[in-house]
Amino acid sequence: MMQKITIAEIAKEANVSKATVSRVLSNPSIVQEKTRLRILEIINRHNYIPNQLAQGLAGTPTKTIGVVIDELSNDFFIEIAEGVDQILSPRDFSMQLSSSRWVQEKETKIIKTLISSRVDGILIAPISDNSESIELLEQSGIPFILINCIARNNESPYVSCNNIEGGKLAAEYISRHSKEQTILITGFLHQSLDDRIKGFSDHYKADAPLKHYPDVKTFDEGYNLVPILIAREKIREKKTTLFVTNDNVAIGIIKGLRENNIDIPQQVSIIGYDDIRLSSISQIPLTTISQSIRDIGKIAAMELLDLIDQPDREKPHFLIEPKLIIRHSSDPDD
Amino acid sequence: MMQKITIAEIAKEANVSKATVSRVLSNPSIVQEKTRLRILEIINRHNYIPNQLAQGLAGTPTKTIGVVIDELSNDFFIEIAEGVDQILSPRDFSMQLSSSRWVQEKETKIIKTLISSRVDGILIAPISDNSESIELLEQSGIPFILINCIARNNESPYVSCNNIEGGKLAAEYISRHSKEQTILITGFLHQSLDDRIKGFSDHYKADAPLKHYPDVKTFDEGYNLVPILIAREKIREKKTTLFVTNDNVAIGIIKGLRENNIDIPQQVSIIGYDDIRLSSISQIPLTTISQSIRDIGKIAAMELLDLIDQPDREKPHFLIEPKLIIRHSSDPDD
DNA sequence: CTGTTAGCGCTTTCAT
DNA sequence: ATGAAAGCGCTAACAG
Repeated sequence: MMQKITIAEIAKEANVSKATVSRVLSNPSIVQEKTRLRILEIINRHNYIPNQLAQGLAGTPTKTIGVVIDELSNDFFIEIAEGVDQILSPRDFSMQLSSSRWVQEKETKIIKTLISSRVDGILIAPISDNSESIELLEQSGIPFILINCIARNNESPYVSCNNIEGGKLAAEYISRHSKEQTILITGFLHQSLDDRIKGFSDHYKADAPLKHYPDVKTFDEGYNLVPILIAREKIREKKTTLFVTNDNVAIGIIKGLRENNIDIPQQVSIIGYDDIRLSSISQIPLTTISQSIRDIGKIAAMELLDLIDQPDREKPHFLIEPKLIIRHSSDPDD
Repeated sequence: MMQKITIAEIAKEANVSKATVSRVLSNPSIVQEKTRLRILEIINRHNYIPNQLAQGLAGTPTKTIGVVIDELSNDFFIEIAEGVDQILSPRDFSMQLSSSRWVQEKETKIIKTLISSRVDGILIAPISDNSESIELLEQSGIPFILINCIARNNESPYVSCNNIEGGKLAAEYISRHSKEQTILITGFLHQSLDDRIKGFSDHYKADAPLKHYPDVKTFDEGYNLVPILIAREKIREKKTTLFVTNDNVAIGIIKGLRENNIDIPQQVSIIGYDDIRLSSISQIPLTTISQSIRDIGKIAAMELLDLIDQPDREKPHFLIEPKLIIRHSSDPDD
């Protein structure tokens, strides 16, 4: 539990100035081989680690980028983070991941922490398209990219998905295979959700009546919704199509339906959204709208690094197109 | 994209010294209400965010703790992180999550970054029980707790699980329900794995011959192992029990078995380890050894905060006991 | 209650 | 090739 050793002590022990030690660290080639080796030996012997705070204060880039997601327990975000890390790691940047847990104040606090700890760049999946965080980021001058969201001002760089189109794909598919009733099940209020609903509503052409259950946000809430659906919507009797705008929730619903011995997809068919890893391996593989989640993270990370290198570069604006993936939860022939 | 404003400019604009501004931030009550309000107004108007690097350098705690896990794409670690965040959040600490991706150099680098950025504490699931990282942590003087690992020296604080007992539970259960052959499937080399294998081997009493497939580390590798098991171990003909020391892998294997129309649990039964969230909702709910994952994270976080408050406190040494959870993958009556 | 001053540990001119 | 000194933005005695 020795006390942290500083550059000054290294310097003293080596009979050189702090400046020389610093050079050994940042630009070794300009210091004489003999001194360099001597200093390195001392550094290693003491396990000296430069104080990043001091380095940062003095102007050195931190080589870390902050990533802010909305929840940990949703593979959608985890897979994005993985994509980011895959790009960052080989370029010798580290990723710092934080979760806002869908709480605006927490998001703001994280952003402030990130800004004030001078990370080199920030990737954020904002809770809202006019969140205070975005404003703070704009002001900070730190390169950043929004993920899964387009700012109100439509100005900030983003890597997002065409959610209107995704909603449309679902609507068209459901309209073609319509049952006696259709139920739309949605979760956290978020721009991406608004778009999905819009795309869906505008293109829903089936005769089957359409109902809407909002605010079903998690796996557990999906699971718990099933008894309600049975009681209120008579899904045991009426053949039903469920469009659930979040795979995580959809999989919770599947669990509930199975426990109630409701046949999927004959009695109730389900279409999800996101195509998280879990969707293809759940009890009933899930038909869903895919967003190429890994790509989102990778593209965002690459663009951010570019932005850090060349701050005056044109701001990236990426809209990833969705795909319909048909699996057993909606398709009896699978 | 305004330039970052500093405490000096706030002070000048308010006609006070930097010290007074600093006081408004850290100890508002001791500054006259009138001045305080004036200063606050200026701070808000400029969206001033103090530079954490400077604060840290000057000695203020950072109120953040670093968490290092081995992989992102394994719910075991994500659930631990969630538990940690649940404790930290209300106490106004932030969590910085990083993944070593099972690479020792990356782990070391992350630890160095964390140490040198003066986080208030560190939680780490080390790759190895004598990793360089543990040594660095000991030297750093920063409070830390090992997760899911007990250091070689047996000295460092930890929150871990009794993996020997877990292996034993699996062995006893399998011995009671033995089939024609048993296959042990293991993954990343890790202390917890050694213990599980030891507990298992010491208590395996079945007559069925035992084989071992090591180095099956991920969901995909599990999935890809199935054809090999069919070809080499004749699992289509011989009734087989699989003990897979990692749920993630076990679930990949289940996917493969189903695609090959091999009946679970009649033909092949499977016992996993970890009891991740996914285990109860996979295509075939998985029999597994539970470790109360959430508790690990929560306990570790609470103990770490205590350690930060009272550094001289006795170092925590927690060993969580495992439980056998029987589900359909091994039990035809479920 | 408020200002002055001296660092925190490092990098970076500018000299030598 | 190396050293001296200034400064990054903030906090914390110590005075007043």
